[in-house]
Amino acid sequence: MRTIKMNPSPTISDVAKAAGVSTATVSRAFSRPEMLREETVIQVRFHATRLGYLPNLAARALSTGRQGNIAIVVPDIANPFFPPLLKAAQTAADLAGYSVFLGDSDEDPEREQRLVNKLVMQVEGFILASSRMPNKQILELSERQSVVLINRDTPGLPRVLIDTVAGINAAVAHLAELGHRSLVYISGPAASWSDQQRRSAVSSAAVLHKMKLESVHARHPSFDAGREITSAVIGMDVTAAITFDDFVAHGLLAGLAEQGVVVPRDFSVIGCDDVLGASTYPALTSVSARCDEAGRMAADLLMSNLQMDKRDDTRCLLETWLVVRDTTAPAPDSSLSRAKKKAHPKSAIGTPGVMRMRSTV
Amino acid sequence: MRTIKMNPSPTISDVAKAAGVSTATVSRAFSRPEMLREETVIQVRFHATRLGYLPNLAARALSTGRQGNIAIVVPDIANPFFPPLLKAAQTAADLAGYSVFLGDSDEDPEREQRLVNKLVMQVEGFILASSRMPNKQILELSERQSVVLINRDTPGLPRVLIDTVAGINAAVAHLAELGHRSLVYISGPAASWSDQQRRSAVSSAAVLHKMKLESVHARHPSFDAGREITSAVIGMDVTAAITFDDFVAHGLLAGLAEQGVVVPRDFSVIGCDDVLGASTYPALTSVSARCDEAGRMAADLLMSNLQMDKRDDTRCLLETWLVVRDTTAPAPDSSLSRAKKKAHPKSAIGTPGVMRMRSTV
DNA sequence: GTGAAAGCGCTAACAC
DNA sequence: GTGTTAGCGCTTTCAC
Repeated sequence: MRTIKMNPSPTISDVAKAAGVSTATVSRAFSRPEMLREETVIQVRFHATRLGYLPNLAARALSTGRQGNIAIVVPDIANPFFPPLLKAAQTAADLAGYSVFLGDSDEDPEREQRLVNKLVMQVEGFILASSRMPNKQILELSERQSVVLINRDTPGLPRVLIDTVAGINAAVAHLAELGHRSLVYISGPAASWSDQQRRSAVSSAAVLHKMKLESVHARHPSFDAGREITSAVIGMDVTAAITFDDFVAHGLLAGLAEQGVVVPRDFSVIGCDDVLGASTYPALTSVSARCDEAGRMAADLLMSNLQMDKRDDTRCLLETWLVVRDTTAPAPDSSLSRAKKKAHPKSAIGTPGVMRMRSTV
Repeated sequence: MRTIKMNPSPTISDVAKAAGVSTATVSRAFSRPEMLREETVIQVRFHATRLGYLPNLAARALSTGRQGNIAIVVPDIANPFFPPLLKAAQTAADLAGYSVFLGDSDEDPEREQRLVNKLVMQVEGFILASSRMPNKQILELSERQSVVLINRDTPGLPRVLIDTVAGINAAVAHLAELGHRSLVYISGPAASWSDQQRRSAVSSAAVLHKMKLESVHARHPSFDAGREITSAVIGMDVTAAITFDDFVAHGLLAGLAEQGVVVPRDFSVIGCDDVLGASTYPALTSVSARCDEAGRMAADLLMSNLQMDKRDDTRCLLETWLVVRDTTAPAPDSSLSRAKKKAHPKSAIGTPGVMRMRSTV
């Protein structure tokens, strides 16, 4: 272990001295080269790279008020729904010359607020994905900063919403068509707009198809929580479940298998978000959405708001659809009856909003 | 769409005026409250919150040289290996009061360097995970900034390495024990330390067990690339594959299934990283590691280097082990012979470094 | 086309 | 304990 004094980075005036010009010229050589003689620019740049000069963006921000940074805050980086979104947003931001701060609120509104406060003066804007903060605080924030929301429907703010309604409708219709007369919605985080949207979509679709609807809450959008509620589900006298997300579905799948319930023969399961692709077994039928698209759009919205110095309140809806794989089948004769029903007609082909996927295995 | 002038954030001197004190006092009320009368602190804080004052960290950084930020750069956020690592690192950083920049290099060394340059003046240190940059540039960077590496073994720098050797040894031994006499290693990104480590570990283990070793390159650590190399693998007269990561394995599994090769009866597959858990079908046997642990350790190493203003070169090895699930079985009589072999003894229990997992489904 | 100098918001001597 | 003031590195009027 060594204690080393790192050599201090060269500043604009080091370069100025070396190039025999003023600091203003160096500054312009980087931010407004068109104001300078081409020759000068080259000279300055030459010495700059020779010295290893890199502009100090924080200092620049201090005088311009433009930080060149944005922040993205998510409730759980490790939830596979977010990484593609994050990646797309970061790529779009980078393309526009912005760097991005990442915050993980761990599903906790207070942590989220703390993160936001720590970042607010270092960024020009925020992307809040599935924010768990109360509306009031979001609106307060939006008074000082550009804010774009993902999966949160706060009027007055630009937002991109993954519109699960279409997909959920297709899912319930799919179940109805397979002869199911009852289902349970397994809900996710109460503070989640997506959950509220999904819950109500399931509810109206169930009414439409005259199906009995039960409901049970998974304490966390995770595999374990999904497995935990298995017994509750089994005790419920329903033949199908739609879950808040794919993880809960995956956990439920595991729980059902442990209890000897064969999916999809005895029970049908539909997930949401389609993040597990076809990798579960049986391959999960799920409501699919382009979550990377959501990230890209949010970033683009933010960028354009920043660059044009405006504030819009675009409400951007992203389509969803049902991807039918192997966890849905005709309803058993009685719920969870372990009937010897083997038929698996997959008759949904052609139904609007439904896509038949070949499993990858 | 409205064009709104956002009200400028109050500064330290606004607060000073309101509280009837000097700017220095306000500053101290936040950074060194112990220097002030308790009463004064309360007064100042009161007016600060009333005005909605939040310290401008960039400005603070300018005068202290301490940004309170770090950066994490990864080659691909969307690769599930990284999100848990990211999350753990971000959490640890946040706990220590640091905010974190996120960079995705998209596996491109030049993009990585560009990202680093853009961030270098705004952060106190970097975590480079699976960096694709040449050693020279990493060392240059480490001259100006604290750098902690993950999965990159550059002497002189602090680094945390996921030591796949143990896991790979166990994997090859497991195959040998099952009667396999040949295998192929499906390699990943050439610039990846992990790939080099895995390749050479497979190689020496193959020698040890007197197994024939082939090798084929997947152009990208992805499902698609894994599926693409399927024919090459089939043409190879081997009975098992170890892949660079779980995605390639998953793609290979899909490709094999499409070609009518039954896993594990006809062919055994072992992945690396164990990010798919038991969700593939058949459930993937894989070399497992705690990647979140790697993130946490890297962050802690960085934090402690920053706080103690030192530079160590700790080389931190993280254990791996083999998780046996359902894609490995006794070798078929001849390679890819479609023999009717059904036995699946899973006899590896008790072998060191091997863990038998129950599939979740 | 280029330079001098003020100032962005904050901290850290140094006074008192 | 608290105030004054000189910078931190950069941009940007305003001169020249």
